[in-house]
Amino acid sequence: MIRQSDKSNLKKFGNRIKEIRQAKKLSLRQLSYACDIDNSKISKIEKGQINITFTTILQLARALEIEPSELLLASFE
Amino acid sequence: MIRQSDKSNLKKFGNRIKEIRQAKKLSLRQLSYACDIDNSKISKIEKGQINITFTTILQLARALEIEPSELLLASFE
DNA sequence: ATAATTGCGGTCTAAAAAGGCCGCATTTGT
DNA sequence: ACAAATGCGGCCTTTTTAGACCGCAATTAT
Repeated sequence: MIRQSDKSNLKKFGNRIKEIRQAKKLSLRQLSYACDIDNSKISKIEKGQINITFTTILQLARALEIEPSELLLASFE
Repeated sequence: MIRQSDKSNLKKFGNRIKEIRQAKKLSLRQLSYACDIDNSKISKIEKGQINITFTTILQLARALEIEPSELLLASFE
Protein backbone atom coordinates (compact mmCIF):
# COMPACT_ATOMS: atom_id res chain seq x y z
CA MET A 1 0.00 0.00 0.00
CA ILE A 2 2.88 2.31 0.80
CA ARG A 3 4.27 3.10 -2.61
CA GLN A 4 7.98 3.12 -3.22
CA SER A 5 7.76 6.46 -5.02
CA ASP A 6 6.04 7.95 -1.99
CA LYS A 7 8.86 6.88 0.27
CA SER A 8 11.37 8.33 -2.14
CA ASN A 9 9.51 11.62 -2.35
CA LEU A 10 9.14 11.87 1.40
CA LYS A 11 12.86 11.42 1.76
CA LYS A 12 13.55 14.12 -0.78
CA PHE A 13 11.24 16.44 1.03
CA GLY A 14 12.85 15.59 4.34
CA ASN A 15 16.28 16.26 2.95
CA ARG A 16 15.13 19.62 1.72
CA ILE A 17 13.89 20.55 5.17
CA LYS A 18 17.12 19.42 6.72
CA GLU A 19 19.22 21.38 4.27
CA ILE A 20 17.31 24.56 4.88
CA ARG A 21 17.35 24.09 8.63
CA GLN A 22 21.08 23.53 8.65
CA ALA A 23 21.69 26.43 6.32
CA LYS A 24 19.96 28.56 8.92
CA LYS A 25 22.08 26.95 11.60
CA LEU A 26 19.13 25.80 13.59
CA SER A 27 19.07 22.72 15.75
CA LEU A 28 16.07 20.43 15.77
CA ARG A 29 15.04 21.88 19.09
CA GLN A 30 15.38 25.45 17.90
CA LEU A 31 13.24 24.76 14.87
CA SER A 32 10.89 22.82 17.07
CA TYR A 33 10.42 25.87 19.25
CA ALA A 34 9.92 28.12 16.25
CA CYS A 35 7.16 26.09 14.66
CA ASP A 36 5.69 24.37 17.69
CA ILE A 37 6.33 20.90 16.41
CA ASP A 38 8.01 18.33 18.60
CA ASN A 39 11.69 17.90 17.75
CA SER A 40 11.34 14.15 17.44
CA LYS A 41 8.64 14.67 14.88
CA ILE A 42 10.82 17.00 12.86
CA SER A 43 13.53 14.40 12.99
CA LYS A 44 11.10 11.86 11.55
CA ILE A 45 10.02 14.30 8.86
CA GLU A 46 13.61 14.89 7.83
CA LYS A 47 14.12 11.16 7.65
CA GLY A 48 11.05 10.81 5.47
CA GLN A 49 9.35 8.63 8.03
CA ILE A 50 6.04 10.43 8.14
CA ASN A 51 3.69 11.75 5.53
CA ILE A 52 2.96 15.19 6.89
CA THR A 53 -0.10 17.25 6.21
CA PHE A 54 -0.56 20.49 4.37
CA THR A 55 -0.76 22.55 7.55
CA THR A 56 2.44 21.03 8.90
CA ILE A 57 4.20 22.00 5.69
CA LEU A 58 3.00 25.55 6.19
CA GLN A 59 4.17 25.56 9.79
CA LEU A 60 7.63 24.50 8.74
CA ALA A 61 7.75 27.04 5.96
CA ARG A 62 6.82 29.82 8.36
CA ALA A 63 9.44 28.81 10.87
CA LEU A 64 12.08 28.45 8.19
CA GLU A 65 11.09 31.80 6.74
CA ILE A 66 10.62 30.38 3.30
CA GLU A 67 7.71 30.32 0.90
CA PRO A 68 5.73 27.07 1.11
CA SER A 69 6.15 26.60 -2.62
CA GLU A 70 9.92 26.77 -2.16
CA LEU A 71 9.73 23.79 0.13
CA LEU A 72 8.32 21.71 -2.70
CA LEU A 73 11.13 22.51 -5.07
CA ALA A 74 12.55 19.09 -5.69
CA SER A 75 12.45 16.56 -8.44
CA PHE A 76 9.70 14.37 -7.14
CA GLU A 77 8.79 11.22 -8.96
CA MET B 1 -7.15 23.07 18.31
CA ILE B 2 -8.10 23.62 14.70
CA ARG B 3 -6.66 27.02 14.02
CA GLN B 4 -8.58 29.61 12.09
CA SER B 5 -5.59 30.34 9.89
CA ASP B 6 -5.38 26.66 8.99
CA LYS B 7 -8.96 26.64 7.82
CA SER B 8 -8.33 29.75 5.79
CA ASN B 9 -5.22 28.26 4.21
CA LEU B 10 -6.95 25.01 3.42
CA LYS B 11 -9.65 26.93 1.63
CA LYS B 12 -7.14 28.87 -0.37
CA PHE B 13 -5.42 25.67 -1.36
CA GLY B 14 -8.75 24.11 -2.27
CA ASN B 15 -9.65 27.05 -4.41
CA ARG B 16 -6.37 26.77 -6.22
CA ILE B 17 -7.02 23.12 -7.00
CA LYS B 18 -10.49 23.94 -8.22
CA GLU B 19 -9.27 26.75 -10.44
CA ILE B 20 -6.67 24.58 -12.07
CA ARG B 21 -9.07 21.71 -12.51
CA GLN B 22 -11.66 23.92 -14.12
CA ALA B 23 -9.07 25.59 -16.30
CA LYS B 24 -8.30 22.14 -17.61
CA LYS B 25 -12.00 21.52 -18.04
CA LEU B 26 -11.98 18.45 -15.91
CA SER B 27 -14.91 17.25 -13.87
CA LEU B 28 -14.37 15.94 -10.36
CA ARG B 29 -14.81 12.44 -11.67
CA GLN B 30 -12.35 12.93 -14.48
CA LEU B 31 -9.71 14.24 -12.12
CA SER B 32 -10.62 11.50 -9.72
CA TYR B 33 -9.87 8.94 -12.37
CA ALA B 34 -6.59 10.64 -13.28
CA CYS B 35 -5.15 10.69 -9.79
CA ASP B 36 -6.92 7.75 -8.26
CA ILE B 37 -8.56 9.77 -5.54
CA ASP B 38 -12.24 9.44 -4.86
CA ASN B 39 -14.25 12.30 -6.33
CA SER B 40 -15.97 13.02 -3.05
CA LYS B 41 -12.58 13.43 -1.44
CA ILE B 42 -11.49 15.89 -4.09
CA SER B 43 -14.67 17.80 -3.49
CA LYS B 44 -13.82 18.00 0.18
CA ILE B 45 -10.28 19.10 -0.61
CA GLU B 46 -11.55 21.87 -2.85
CA LYS B 47 -13.87 22.98 -0.08
CA GLY B 48 -10.98 23.02 2.35
CA GLN B 49 -12.62 20.41 4.52
CA ILE B 50 -9.66 18.10 4.87
CA ASN B 51 -6.02 18.61 5.64
CA ILE B 52 -4.41 16.46 3.00
CA THR B 53 -1.01 14.86 3.19
CA PHE B 54 2.15 15.49 1.23
CA THR B 55 1.64 12.46 -0.99
CA THR B 56 -1.90 13.48 -1.83
CA ILE B 57 -0.62 16.88 -2.90
CA LEU B 58 1.83 15.15 -5.20
CA GLN B 59 -0.88 12.94 -6.64
CA LEU B 60 -2.99 15.96 -7.47
CA ALA B 61 -0.06 17.79 -9.00
CA ARG B 62 0.72 14.85 -11.23
CA ALA B 63 -2.84 14.51 -12.41
CA LEU B 64 -3.15 18.23 -13.02
CA GLU B 65 0.16 18.21 -14.85
CA ILE B 66 1.58 20.94 -12.72
CA GLU B 67 4.64 21.22 -10.52
CA PRO B 68 3.90 20.51 -6.86
CA SER B 69 5.47 23.83 -5.93
CA GLU B 70 3.04 25.58 -8.25
CA LEU B 71 0.18 24.18 -6.25
CA LEU B 72 1.41 26.04 -3.21
CA LEU B 73 1.51 29.39 -4.89
CA ALA B 74 -0.95 31.32 -2.81
CA SER B 75 -0.80 33.93 -0.13
CA PHE B 76 -1.11 31.73 2.87
CA GLU B 77 -1.32 33.23 6.30
C1' DA C 1 -39.11 15.49 -21.49
C1' DT C 2 -35.63 12.34 -20.51
C1' DA C 3 -31.18 10.74 -19.61
C1' DA C 4 -26.68 11.55 -18.17
C1' DT C 5 -23.36 14.07 -15.75
C1' DT C 6 -21.86 16.70 -12.00
C1' DG C 7 -20.83 18.47 -7.34
C1' DC C 8 -21.17 17.28 -2.94
C1' DG C 9 -22.36 15.46 1.59
C1' DG C 10 -22.82 11.46 4.50
C1' DT C 11 -21.16 6.97 6.34
C1' DC C 12 -17.97 3.27 7.59
C1' DT C 13 -13.27 0.94 8.62
C1' DA C 14 -8.48 0.85 8.76
C1' DA C 15 -4.34 3.24 8.71
C1' DA C 16 -1.65 7.00 9.90
C1' DA C 17 -0.65 11.79 11.50
C1' DA C 18 -0.76 14.84 15.38
C1' DG C 19 0.84 15.87 19.68
C1' DG C 20 3.47 14.97 23.50
C1' DC C 21 6.88 12.86 26.54
C1' DC C 22 11.04 10.09 27.69
C1' DG C 23 15.69 8.35 27.34
C1' DC C 24 20.06 7.77 25.46
C1' DA C 25 24.23 7.56 22.65
C1' DT C 26 26.94 10.77 20.24
C1' DT C 27 28.65 15.27 19.36
C1' DT C 28 29.98 19.76 20.79
C1' DG C 29 31.51 23.23 23.99
C1' DT C 30 33.73 24.71 28.36
C1' DA D 1 37.16 15.59 32.19
C1' DC D 2 32.75 17.38 32.56
C1' DA D 3 28.49 19.59 31.14
C1' DA D 4 25.37 20.82 27.78
C1' DA D 5 23.30 20.31 23.49
C1' DT D 6 21.90 17.48 19.73
C1' DG D 7 19.76 13.91 16.77
C1' DC D 8 16.90 10.38 17.00
C1' DG D 9 13.94 6.47 18.07
C1' DG D 10 10.44 4.45 20.94
C1' DC D 11 5.91 4.75 23.09
C1' DC D 12 1.28 6.28 23.96
C1' DT D 13 -3.44 8.47 23.08
C1' DT D 14 -6.37 11.23 20.36
C1' DT D 15 -7.65 12.95 16.19
C1' DT D 16 -7.78 12.82 11.39
C1' DT D 17 -6.81 11.22 6.78
C1' DA D 18 -7.17 7.58 3.43
C1' DG D 19 -9.91 4.90 0.90
C1' DA D 20 -14.14 3.33 -0.69
C1' DC D 21 -19.02 3.40 -1.53
C1' DC D 22 -23.77 5.40 -1.76
C1' DG D 23 -27.38 8.68 -2.84
C1' DC D 24 -29.30 12.82 -4.39
C1' DA D 25 -30.40 17.57 -5.90
C1' DA D 26 -29.11 20.38 -9.49
C1' DT D 27 -27.10 21.20 -13.79
C1' DT D 28 -26.25 19.98 -18.54
C1' DA D 29 -26.89 17.41 -22.72
C1' DT D 30 -29.70 14.76 -25.93
